[in-house]
Amino acid sequence: MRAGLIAAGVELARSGGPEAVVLREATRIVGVVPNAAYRHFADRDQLLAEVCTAAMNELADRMTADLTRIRGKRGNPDAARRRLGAIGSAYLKFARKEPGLFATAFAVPRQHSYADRDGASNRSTPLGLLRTALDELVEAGVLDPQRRDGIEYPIWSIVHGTAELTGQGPLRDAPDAELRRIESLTLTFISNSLT
Amino acid sequence: MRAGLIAAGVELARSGGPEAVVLREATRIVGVVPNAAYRHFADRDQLLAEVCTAAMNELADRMTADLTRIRGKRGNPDAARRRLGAIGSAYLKFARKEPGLFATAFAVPRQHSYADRDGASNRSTPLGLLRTALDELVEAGVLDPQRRDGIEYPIWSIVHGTAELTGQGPLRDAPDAELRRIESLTLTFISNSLT
DNA sequence: TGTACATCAGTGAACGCGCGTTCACTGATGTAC
DNA sequence: TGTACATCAGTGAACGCGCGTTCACTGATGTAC
Repeated sequence: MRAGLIAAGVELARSGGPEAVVLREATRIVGVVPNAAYRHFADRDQLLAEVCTAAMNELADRMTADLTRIRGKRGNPDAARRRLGAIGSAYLKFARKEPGLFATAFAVPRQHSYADRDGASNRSTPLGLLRTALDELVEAGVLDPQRRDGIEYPIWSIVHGTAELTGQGPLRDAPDAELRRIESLTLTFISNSLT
Repeated sequence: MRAGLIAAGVELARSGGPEAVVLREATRIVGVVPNAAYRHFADRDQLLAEVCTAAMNELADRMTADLTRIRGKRGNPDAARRRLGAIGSAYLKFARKEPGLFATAFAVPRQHSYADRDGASNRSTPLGLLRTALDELVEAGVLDPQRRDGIEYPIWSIVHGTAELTGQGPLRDAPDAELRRIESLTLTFISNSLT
């Protein structure tokens, strides 16, 4: 039931973003009376917070899926680069294909924290995956160890910023070819910045 | 009157972001009956669109203000670098100090476009300022002309992404010192990427 | 084995709220003759 | 110079809407004696 409400919320988020996660609508989908939700959630924001966590996990899962398709031993310079590229590509692809979920993943209500995920706490996060990839690049001798510290933030920012600007931001009305070009420029820029 | 409603909307946006731009509340501030707004705007979304444009202009103005404080002849390599840095800094500062307006600047309703700004159409935009700065870097011999084409997008993305991630995104709960460090890492990363 | 009782997920009905928006109107201002 | 009329910004009252949330309830399930 609780899981059902979250699943319903995820579907609402998928098609309409975080504002579409309406408690009454979620109960309608599950086929239950509105106030029944209060047996499982303190209020609407708590439901939304769970949906946000689910959306973020979905992003992490898709990144992981694309990542595992990259062959090559850990520590191999070329494979390491391709893995970093896959991370960025998967992130951008998710933002493009699932704009509602992408927006929702980053719409955790102010009262709640991004940190406190329940049960599946050890699940990998986008940031965790990125860090692993960067560590491998150091190990492979591609990235100077002196530059490693904190470099995950600028890199995450480029990819995230590109997703925002091209998705719902000022570049959203650009033709599709231009959007793809911008995504490609972003990934190239990161790659160039490593050496 | 029309200007008054927009100004009221901007104040609402300043303290509460785009969702706080409520037509009725704006008319209350101006001291007029709710439906009077329909003499000046087709609907709530049109008012919001104007408020968004105003917020974006405010961002551009602050960037320009900080930019003019950088001394040094056009084409001077050091001055050119400092001007690019000022652009990034001003952007991040605006996002930090005026989170409501920053969010609103990027919350133009789907039905409206970022392109169609009215009267003040020739006003400088954040992207325009960035392009000018990058052109100067080429002129000054800092940035390879071959790398110039399209590089404004990755650079804009890094700064924008950092603003989003640290402002309302997953990094928002980090201590202030860490946030400043991340901002600084971002600007350094850009600077390193030029050569 | 059977009865009494606690637990608790879901029900039914209702609340107050503030919103965007529509309608027919008033009354001041400026213009035409 | 004065009267008639068009224009149009703002008024007053009301609408329907869907929301989150609260209340007292029912009825199935499992446990204690």
